[in-house]
Amino acid sequence: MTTKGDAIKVSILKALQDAEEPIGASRIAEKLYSMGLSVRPRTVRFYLLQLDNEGLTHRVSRRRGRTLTEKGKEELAHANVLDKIGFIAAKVDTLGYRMNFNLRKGEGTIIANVGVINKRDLGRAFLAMGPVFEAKLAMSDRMFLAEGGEKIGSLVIRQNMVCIATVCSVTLNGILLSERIPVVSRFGGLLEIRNGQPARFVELIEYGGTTVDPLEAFIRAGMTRTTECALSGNGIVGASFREVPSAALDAVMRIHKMMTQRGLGGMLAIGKPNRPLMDIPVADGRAGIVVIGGLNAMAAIHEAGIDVELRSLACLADYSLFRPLPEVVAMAHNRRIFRR
Amino acid sequence: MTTKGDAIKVSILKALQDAEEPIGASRIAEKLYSMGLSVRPRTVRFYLLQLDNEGLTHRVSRRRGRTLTEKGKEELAHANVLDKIGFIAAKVDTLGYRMNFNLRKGEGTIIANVGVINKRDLGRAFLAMGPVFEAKLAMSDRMFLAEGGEKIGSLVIRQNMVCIATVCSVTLNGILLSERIPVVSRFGGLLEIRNGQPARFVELIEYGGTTVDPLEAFIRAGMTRTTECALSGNGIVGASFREVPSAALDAVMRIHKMMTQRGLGGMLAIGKPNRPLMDIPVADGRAGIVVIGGLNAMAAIHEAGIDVELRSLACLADYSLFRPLPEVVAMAHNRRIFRR
DNA sequence: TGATAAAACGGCAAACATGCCGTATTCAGT
DNA sequence: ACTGAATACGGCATGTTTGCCGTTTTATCA
Repeated sequence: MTTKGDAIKVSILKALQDAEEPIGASRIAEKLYSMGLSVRPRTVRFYLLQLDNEGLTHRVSRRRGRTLTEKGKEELAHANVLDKIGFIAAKVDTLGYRMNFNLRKGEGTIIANVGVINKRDLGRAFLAMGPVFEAKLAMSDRMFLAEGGEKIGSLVIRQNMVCIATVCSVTLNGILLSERIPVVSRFGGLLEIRNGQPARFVELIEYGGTTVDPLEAFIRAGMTRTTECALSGNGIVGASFREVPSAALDAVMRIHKMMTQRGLGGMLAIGKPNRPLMDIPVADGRAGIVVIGGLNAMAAIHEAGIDVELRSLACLADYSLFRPLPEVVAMAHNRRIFRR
Repeated sequence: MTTKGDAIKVSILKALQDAEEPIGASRIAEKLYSMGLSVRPRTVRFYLLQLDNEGLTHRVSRRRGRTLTEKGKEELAHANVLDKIGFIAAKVDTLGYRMNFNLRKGEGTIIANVGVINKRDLGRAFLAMGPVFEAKLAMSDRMFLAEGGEKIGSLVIRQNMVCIATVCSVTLNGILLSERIPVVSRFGGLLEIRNGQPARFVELIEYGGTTVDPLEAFIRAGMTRTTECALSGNGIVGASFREVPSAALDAVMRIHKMMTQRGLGGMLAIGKPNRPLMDIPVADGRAGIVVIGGLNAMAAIHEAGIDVELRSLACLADYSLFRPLPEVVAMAHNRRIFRR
């Protein structure tokens, strides 16, 4: 069966394409894992050797690793269409890699989710979001607003609409990555909260096997109870399950603290090396973490019966644009975007 | 890494547990594949040998295959919790195996999806479903109705509610299985229809990686355009992608014809051996088929703004209960469940 | 500048997965 | 009862994947 090896080769090419600089087998193996393909670095080297011979990859230097050759890029262009359908996992990885936030300084770009609503609903939307932020059910208690006519990412906002942006939970992947901690996103799901504590996942969708953001689907399907959770401490909210290398756990804890100081939260639970977390087992040498959904504030808006057009993983945005809710409310008022 | 082999062993035990009678390595391999684990029959035999030695399985006879021993069942009880979370793929398999429909006679049990709505919405629901059936966007143009107080499967219907049941697309798996054709369900998704022809999948969720029925999620999320599609030939409907052995393609075509005669449709497209279908590649020795969503009639109800509680893969039901829409409407009218 | 550490490579061999094939068992039909 | 077809098993050989480890290259820091 030549098929299996070929699949690995194609994936290696893909991993190399995503990287802008030469990378080695270990890094490639990591990328493959986050694409749902478990292979050891040695195996990657084994196939890289063949790819070199076929002229699809090129060994830049013994230390720096490989790059794609022109021929390799071409080859990839012909490859499997399904791979291009754009499973969410790939998008998550790419954005996490492209963002650029300096945790120590608290500045730089982060990843944003956006929701577009009608201007007239803005007041009610603010009311819905408040409790979610207060209950720390979002990545951050900051957000920002864009008005009709403005442009955010590639999205142009229509007249009479406003766009609300919140911090996406994938931002966490980017922050950890900048500390050289690779994060693998495994599931998006619905997390049951009891007495303010995460209890268990009630539904799961694997990131590797979906083209839609699971949390977005759950929210649109009306399966969340975010507001209820924010007010009473019991409910169902969006959350995701990710894995980090066990060796990096200390660093993760440390970063968690720093993030909290910067107004960024989001890690609901951190597991122990090789131990299941919330009944979900992890790969060898890894530990699980449960991350709150960045869309939860939008979920509350949706639950309030307001028509909201969701777009998760929307774009990169500068963190300085994001302000605490009261400030945003005041600003909206001054600019007469809405009246109380 | 002892982990990998162990995972295979556990899965083999699970496959044996699902089967009520002794089965051999090939059948086990098939079950594993539909659980998302690709292993050859020989490999299964390789591990069965070990399991025999460990006393977890027992070789009934050279011809009949293996069963679980008591010790094996116990072992399984301790195994991995995630495996029990109940990914949809497992449920699909089990139901397909348990149903029992004789295609030649046109009688026996099939798998039903149900939707529960308020009695007062019934008239509007009928209106919404009509075009869907006519445009052949459902598995069958038959359905049945249960009133408040009645019981369907384990679901008791509340007063003032009515329950609408339609034929679930997993019924197809069961029918093919009874002809000894194993079907593997790969993706549930949203299929774009152009000029009455399936054009491409716009979203996909892998069955192996989700605990929710993808189509149910898409419908609840309001991502379908079923009615529009039924009326104009252009729209977005629920559909799923499955695989059958290439060798069985002729039989599949034949069965497709027979099903059509029985008022059962559902196969929108049948691929060629080893060739991608709708841009989705298939495993070696298999061919893809696109199957219409059994929930599409419910989708139309939802799109009409009627509050409907969906439950896919709800239960087994006798096909004789299912009647064409006009007949059901007339009956509902006679029984004064609703008035025009 | 020189030492040290990090990251990558690939040879070699072991472990794992699977193809090929001859043999055993059972069912169904004559 | 006998025969042919179907199905399952496991020995042996081959192909894949991976661990172990010594070597090479280069960034970094004293």
